[in-house]
Amino acid sequence: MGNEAKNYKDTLNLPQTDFPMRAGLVESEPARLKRWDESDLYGRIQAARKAAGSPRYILHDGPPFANGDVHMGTALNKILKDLVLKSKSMAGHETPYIPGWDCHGLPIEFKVVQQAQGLEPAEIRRRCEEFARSFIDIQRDSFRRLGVLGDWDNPYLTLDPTYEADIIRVFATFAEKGLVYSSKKPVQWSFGAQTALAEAEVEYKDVTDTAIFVKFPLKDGPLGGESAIAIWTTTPWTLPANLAVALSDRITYTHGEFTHADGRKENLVVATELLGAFEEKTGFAPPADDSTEIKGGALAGSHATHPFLDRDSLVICADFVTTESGTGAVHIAPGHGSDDYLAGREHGLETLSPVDDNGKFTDEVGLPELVGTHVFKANGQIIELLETRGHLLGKEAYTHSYPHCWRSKKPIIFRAVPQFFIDIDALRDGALAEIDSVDWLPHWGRNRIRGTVESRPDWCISRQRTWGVPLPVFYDAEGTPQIDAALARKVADVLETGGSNLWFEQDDAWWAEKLDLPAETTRCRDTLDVWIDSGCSHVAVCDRHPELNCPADLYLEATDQHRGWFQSSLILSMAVRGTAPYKSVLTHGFVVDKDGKKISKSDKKKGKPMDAAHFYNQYGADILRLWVSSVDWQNEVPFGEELFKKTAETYRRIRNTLRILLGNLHDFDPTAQAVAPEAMTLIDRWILERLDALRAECLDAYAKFEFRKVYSAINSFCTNDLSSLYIDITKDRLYCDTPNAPRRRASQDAMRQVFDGLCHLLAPVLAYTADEAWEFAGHAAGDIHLATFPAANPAAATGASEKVETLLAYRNVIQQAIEPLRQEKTIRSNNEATVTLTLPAGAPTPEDLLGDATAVTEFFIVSELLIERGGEEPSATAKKSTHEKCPRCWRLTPEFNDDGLCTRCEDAV
RNA sequence: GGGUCUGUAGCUCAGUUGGUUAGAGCACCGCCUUGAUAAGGCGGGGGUCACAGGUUCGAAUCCUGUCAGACCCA
Repeated sequence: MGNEAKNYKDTLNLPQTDFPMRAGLVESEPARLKRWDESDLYGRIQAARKAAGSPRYILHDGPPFANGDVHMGTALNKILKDLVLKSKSMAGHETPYIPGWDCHGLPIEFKVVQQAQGLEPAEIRRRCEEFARSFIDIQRDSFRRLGVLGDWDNPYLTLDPTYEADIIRVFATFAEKGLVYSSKKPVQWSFGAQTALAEAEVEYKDVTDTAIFVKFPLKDGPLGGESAIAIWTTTPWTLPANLAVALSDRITYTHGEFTHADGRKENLVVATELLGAFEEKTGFAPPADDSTEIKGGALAGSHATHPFLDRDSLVICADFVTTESGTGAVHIAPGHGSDDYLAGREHGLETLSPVDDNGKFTDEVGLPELVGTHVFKANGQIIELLETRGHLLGKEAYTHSYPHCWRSKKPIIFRAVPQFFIDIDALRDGALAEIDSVDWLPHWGRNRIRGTVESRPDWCISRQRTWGVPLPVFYDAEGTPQIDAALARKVADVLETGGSNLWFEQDDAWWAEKLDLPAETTRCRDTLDVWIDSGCSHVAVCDRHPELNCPADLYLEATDQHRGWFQSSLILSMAVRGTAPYKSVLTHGFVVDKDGKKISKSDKKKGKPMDAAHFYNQYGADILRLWVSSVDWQNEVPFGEELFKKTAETYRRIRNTLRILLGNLHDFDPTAQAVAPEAMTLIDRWILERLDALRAECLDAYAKFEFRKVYSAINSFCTNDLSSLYIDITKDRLYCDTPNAPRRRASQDAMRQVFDGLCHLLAPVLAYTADEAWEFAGHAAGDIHLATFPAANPAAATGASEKVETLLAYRNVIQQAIEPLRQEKTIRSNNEATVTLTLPAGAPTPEDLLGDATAVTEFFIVSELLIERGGEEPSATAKKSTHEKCPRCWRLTPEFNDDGLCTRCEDAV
């Protein structure tokens, strides 16, 4: 029997293919990538779409920072962009993709300066450029490896002289419109990095400070000479710059004699609501009976004496004063806080800020012993001074969240320095109107950016750093800044041809001569905020590049860019062109670990890999791409090694499905052996109908960027429709029928269409694997990416699905009947079962539905199916078949020939 | 502390305008299969829909609050 079986096996048409079951993506992907590059696949796709007159779809790339390796978050972003572009391209769009990098800025300069101290600015800049370019190369290799197609040989870099010149020209536009001004204003100053910081460069950490309660004796007004306002502050070092005390008119204050546990008595003003907390922290019990209440407004305009300087402090009212903490009275130092600054400006106070770049007190501090002392070191001295003078009411250790410099990790201070600003108020209303006309995905993105634009203060655009675009402003002999558009444009022209290092290498005299300025003119040494750099990309890239245009169809970045690039681009675009630079904006969440916690650097140290390279070198880029397609990018994107293994499982299923289809098609020639739809069996027409539904679902999902719908629809199609049903059912005819049997050819034709459809629908996601399978089907490498999605196939709608639906309901009943026999090992497979299906009167029989008696046992993969009538619902009983087993096809049938083969196999042999 | 969101099986996700017993894939547990075989098939267990109130004949779905997480801001 063994021999015989072996012989019969040779007479079967078993699947044949060299398409490997095991993918070996780690080796095969780089080889395929090389072939794509050698044939300029990206260029060929663009040329083909251009030749076809396809409409353009512009996804403008947000430039990643040229610093560090590609981690999972960056990979997620880039792959999402590629999924958009590949699916748009296959939907018939011309999709030029010009990737870019953000090259200037503190993080790079910081690393360079750490490595070598005391370098000349021009040298620092050369090293920074080298540093940036090295990471551009590293990142570019990773992005390409991930299968992202684009014009990688001609990316845009914010350090390109032409790009830099355009930044300066955008500045000129702002200057021309009177939107740039210079002012001494408190900024978030990092004494660690010696620069003003942007919001994005600040991070918050919990620290414990000594918070103190200080009395400010009133010298005039209703309580003049008899009481003192108690203030509370966590930054004693700002007291030398105190110019006012703010109360609120909404708050009621108690004044009278407070008594300390140690017998000390003080006449104070404290918010009534906070008396308890005040006593607890300072030991001063509020007055028992002789207290009086007063509104903050009653004291406004009074003067208090400064606790240790010979100066008055004005009492004012301000809305930001609350009773959340402290005493309901806030010490105001206009040079050391933004609320303070605004309040000071409103009341005509000067912006006193007696602190230098290093965070040390200057002469202006008013106390000789503090000059040259670092402000944080001075805290103790000031507290001591207050104590000696009897102005300290109490102190406590206070833990709060305090801003720190993201690079130097040192705490920051608010310090007023001359800076340049962009006037946001002039642009705000226009920007808000534009926000409403842009499509935001998810839709709540609109609210987020509205919030940031509504509340954004004027934009501080100057940085006291070296690695950036020069702020093109000159000072005249009196030190007055010349904010001049024409002058800035001349600077842009000079730097565009000579390189921006000229600004740093040549001296003031050279520049004065070059630009025909008075000899004593000096130039500004600041650089521009890097958010200006990337925010200008719609001018420097979209407007300039022949393949692109502005506004772009889509910007696609992580949610943090509402505050960042989306906003900076919008604001700059409002001044330059009066509209938003994008028609739609898609934001995705951050990559978090599997517990939904953000991934920290310490996780990396604990050995949790985050580099994309770790994964594409272990699993392959297509697994990463499949993972990206499977996640809900609207929210945080959970990530972990286990998740990756699961994705790899799904990949295997899809790959094996493609493989069995290829294997079954080995002897099929679609041009010569195609079968008309009406000549196909029901099950073939059904799978084609399902394929068309899948096509419609995937195309719709791609259009909406709902890639996980594509993922689950294809996975479900492969698993349920193909693997479990169609391929299982048609196995018998494909393997055992004569090669040219009509129903065999019909199934092959259907499988060919399914294979083609799957390859096309998968191509944007499984960029490598779809191409590999397509090549095994006889096409050239890269062809699948030149193709467009299959068109709707109305001929597929034959109504087969409805019939199969009923058949599947019967199948479920039959399966339930067979299962006990299988469990008790009476039979081993469905093929050994004879089933009696009992149907209610009027219900169609399987033969009615399939239109053919032989198709019935084929469909259910059973030996024999008998029909009875009765009952309300279909039911079934099963028993072991009494028929003989055909040694060739292993089916148990009544139709046997003399030589022991079933009639079908007899014909086939 | 404020703004914008999220919270359905161990994991990734579906759940249409509130309406039978809340679904799928993967994982898990049984069984079959050596003619897709480092594959494939059949069956099964598993969820107080974050929690607590409320509206309703009826809530995963609508409202309020609480808790947890993410991003942005302070």
